[in-house]
Amino acid sequence: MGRQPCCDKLGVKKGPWTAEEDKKLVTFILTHGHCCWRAVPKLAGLRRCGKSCRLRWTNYLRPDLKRGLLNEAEEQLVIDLHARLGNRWSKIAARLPGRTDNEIKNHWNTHIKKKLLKMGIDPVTHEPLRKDEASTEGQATSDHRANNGDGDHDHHQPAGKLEASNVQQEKQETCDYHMFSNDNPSSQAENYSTDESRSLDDDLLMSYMWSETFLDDTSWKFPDTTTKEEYGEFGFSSSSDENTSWLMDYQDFGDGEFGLGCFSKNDINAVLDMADKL
DNA sequence: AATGACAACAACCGCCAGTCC
DNA sequence: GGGACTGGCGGTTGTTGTCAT
Repeated sequence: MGRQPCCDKLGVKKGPWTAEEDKKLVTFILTHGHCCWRAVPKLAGLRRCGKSCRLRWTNYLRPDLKRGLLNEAEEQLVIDLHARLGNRWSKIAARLPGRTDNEIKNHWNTHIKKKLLKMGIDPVTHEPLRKDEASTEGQATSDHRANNGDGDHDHHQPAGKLEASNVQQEKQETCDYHMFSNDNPSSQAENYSTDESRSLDDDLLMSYMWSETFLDDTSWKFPDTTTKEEYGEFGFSSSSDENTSWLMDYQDFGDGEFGLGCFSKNDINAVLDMADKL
């Protein structure tokens, strides 16, 4: 019989998401959740594959995402975790609240890899490069595409050095993580962020993104409780009060489905402040 | 100003593990 | 037990922005 494709390829849109599609997806998920990603595009009125919707949500639209480049502390943490976990980006991302595996993977490939090579450190083994290796490695990364596709997931661990102890390490990492974790994910990030202004910039970026997404379109009105049952047709208004009051509601929504419950009052207030300014 | 090279990042693809029936 | 299905992961590619010439 064969496996069904994850979506009907015919009529499914690909490529960059438009603001309109983002709005539809965010509104749908915030209103109804995602019982099943496969059903989301249909119910939300999107001509997208469910997988694409999930990716867009987790990598870009999720409100708890930190925007902007990784700061020094985060970068160091990524390097440290990569040395222990290899290319297991989702595991690494799990240790950096507000960061996605895709984001970290991209940052690794475009920034950190080069940085380590420049410092004479092999980004694969995390050990000092021999001089001849360093020169050839350096050339290789001049074209990051060539180096990107090194397919090192399976061969990543140097001589099984890391692989063998991964299980134990993960247990240790969990303990390590709890050392700087508390009940508030946003403050988790702050715990290892030493650059306050950078942190502020990130907050503003996030707020800006949300204000852009939600507030800049006068035709867009946040769904109220009376219209939550209606799929497809969403009305929006430009009132910042109307547009932001739902954030407070969603704060108590529970974090199982969206992670929204993890927002601190500060996060919400930052969005509200930004909305007031607009 | 035009254009080519490179960098950065968003998005897609294929595979795999887990779950359900 | 095994096939169907879904969600998630990691690798790869496409697109856009930036800079140098």
